[in-house]
Amino acid sequence: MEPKLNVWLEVEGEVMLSVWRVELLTAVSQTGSISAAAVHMGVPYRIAWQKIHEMESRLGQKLVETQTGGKHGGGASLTPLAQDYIDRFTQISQELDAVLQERFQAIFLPDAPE
Amino acid sequence: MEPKLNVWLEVEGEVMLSVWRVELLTAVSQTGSISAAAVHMGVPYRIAWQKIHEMESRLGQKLVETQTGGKHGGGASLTPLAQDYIDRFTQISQELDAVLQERFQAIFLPDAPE
DNA sequence: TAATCGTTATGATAATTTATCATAACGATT
DNA sequence: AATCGTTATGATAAATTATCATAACGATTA
Repeated sequence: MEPKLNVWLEVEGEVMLSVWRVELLTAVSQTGSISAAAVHMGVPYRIAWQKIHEMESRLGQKLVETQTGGKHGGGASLTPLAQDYIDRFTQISQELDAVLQERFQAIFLPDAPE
Repeated sequence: MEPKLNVWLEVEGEVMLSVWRVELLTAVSQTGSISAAAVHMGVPYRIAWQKIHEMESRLGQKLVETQTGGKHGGGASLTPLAQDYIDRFTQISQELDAVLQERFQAIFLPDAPE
């Protein structure tokens, strides 16, 4: 049995940011395009694009700058705001993960051998 | 914007216990029947019954004792094991909630007035 | 200046999941 | 033997989510 955790930020009851979405944004940053990020996340391009637009719509600000056309067809990069959200969210998420592991050990497996 | 959290326990990749499911079990305990618990949770009886059986199936042990027939038609009560899981899970869940609130304040709203 | 390229953008459809509806079975009590 | 509100479960509907297919973009290149 394993404990699981999800953290997310809501705006007016709808998901704006989550662990998965932060991964997606990070992948956009690292690959330079939404389509490559989609491959990296194992979902169709459509899904990745949709999630990004959901995030932007719910936040009311741009998170991803996109370009169509050009030699390489275009691409995408993160706004500084997006990187800021990634950093803060990741910090909270990691801290909660650590607490969960520790507390699960203590409360469900208190007599585990050293 | 508000931070949200979900915690759950998985067995072989499937949800065995979650915040919602603990609420459901608690409602069964308080009302004495699955049907009344379903009303309390705002879902059809079928859903409540199904979730309970999922939990039992995935845990491999009984969580709810049920009776059909009788003057009042039957009823349901929790096994001691179920109560034990409720107690431990609730403890973890509440602690994580507290940490989330505190960390969100610190990381996203560091300059809030006292 | 027109063809090229891989990307963004989006409509339409399919699949999966989840919820709802309806009905049978139960059995102590009366 | 009839009654009652419950448990149990099959069948269907709704909602959500994912997939497929295609159009639009535009700097670069020849």
